[in-house]
Amino acid sequence: MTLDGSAYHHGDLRAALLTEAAAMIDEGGTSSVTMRAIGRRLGVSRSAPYRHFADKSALLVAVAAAGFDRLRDRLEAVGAGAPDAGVERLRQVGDVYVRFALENPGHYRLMYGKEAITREDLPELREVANGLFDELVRIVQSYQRSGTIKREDPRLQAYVAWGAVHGLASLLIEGQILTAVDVDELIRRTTSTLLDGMRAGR
Amino acid sequence: MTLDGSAYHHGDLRAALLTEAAAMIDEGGTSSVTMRAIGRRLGVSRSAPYRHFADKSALLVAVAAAGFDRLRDRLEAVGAGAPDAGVERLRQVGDVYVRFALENPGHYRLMYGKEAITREDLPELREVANGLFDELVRIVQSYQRSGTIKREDPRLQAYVAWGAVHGLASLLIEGQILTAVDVDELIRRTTSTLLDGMRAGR
DNA sequence: CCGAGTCAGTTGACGGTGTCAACCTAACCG
DNA sequence: CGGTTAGGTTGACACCGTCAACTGACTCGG
Repeated sequence: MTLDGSAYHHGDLRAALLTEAAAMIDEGGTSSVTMRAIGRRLGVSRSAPYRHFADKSALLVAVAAAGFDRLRDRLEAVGAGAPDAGVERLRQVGDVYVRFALENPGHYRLMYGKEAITREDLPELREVANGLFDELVRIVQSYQRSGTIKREDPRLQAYVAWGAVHGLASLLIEGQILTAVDVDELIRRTTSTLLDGMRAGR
Repeated sequence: MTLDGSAYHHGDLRAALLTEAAAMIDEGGTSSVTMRAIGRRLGVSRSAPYRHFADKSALLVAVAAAGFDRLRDRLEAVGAGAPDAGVERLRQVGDVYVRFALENPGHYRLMYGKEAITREDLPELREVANGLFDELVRIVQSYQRSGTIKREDPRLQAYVAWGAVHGLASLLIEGQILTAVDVDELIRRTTSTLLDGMRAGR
């Protein structure tokens, strides 16, 4: 049967490689991910991963793609949660986004680092990333229609919003925010400042 | 005389290493910076850099530090420009910040990547980064006093503002913003949305 | 003017890395 | 039961960071 690439010698090496790579990035940064080291940790030889990924870069791209899938699931869950949406839901989207980054720093770093996204050969990544952004644009447009948000170029507004949460996530992940600070409070302030700035004027 | 480490065999290898490393990061990413490659490009041997930097990491830290110096100069120039400050000046600070990142992506990536800043042994970097942030906090406080900005925890507000511009800079630098978009316009929208959100309510 | 000293740069060597090629092997399929 | 093949291993190569030992050139005290 060979269930989509599982259970031969190792069990499911492909999946194990993905989670192990992400774990190593979380622990020691991207540079600590080594084909040989990952093999060692999983008890396989140094070039076993090449049966599942063309290349170290391909492995990292796959990690990034897995991250996008997880992020998308989380964000969709927000939508399902509260049926009638106020601006509150838009704030929650930002909140979930930042928390995802905090909980999966390894994935997040790859998802928005140049290394992974630049690869022309695997357009898969680019597509899912663009899909996620388009989703954000659509959300922005719906809030424009309901009048809670200024009617400007929705694409620009989406970039502004994305930039704000991405920036906060990056600063937190990269350890730039050191002085003791309440992270929950910081996230809340970021999302509400952003929304206040986007809200339809008086 | 040996003018602070210049003009022996090469001329001024130390300075050349700093600019060349930054250039290589711009061209091919941080991973393309190699002690051997940089030596090749400068016409010196592979381990010549070790006369000026203890270690590859030390070289990168120095590049980051140089970036902080340049950024600080730019930001101070903004302050000197307009004597009587409205909110306009705060917007300009954000503008200059993002443009610096766009013009010096190699420096910027190092400045706010984990690799460089994490090094415990060279506190120099941490200090200048913290100094820059404290400066931002001070600016925020002055605008709070003049009443143009909400009176909240200035440190939190500074993080929010920093996050917004840093996020935009990152997205642009890492090539995440692809769809044809007017960058100047995007920067302006970001800074003004941010300021609208921070402005003292009515 | 000359020798000692020191700074700047080079070369050799070591272990670690990504990756290709050749090989092996266990599971499946007729 | 024999062959095919997915999955894994080992050997080899070029490249990398870095240390140690070397060389060359400039400086300065006598």
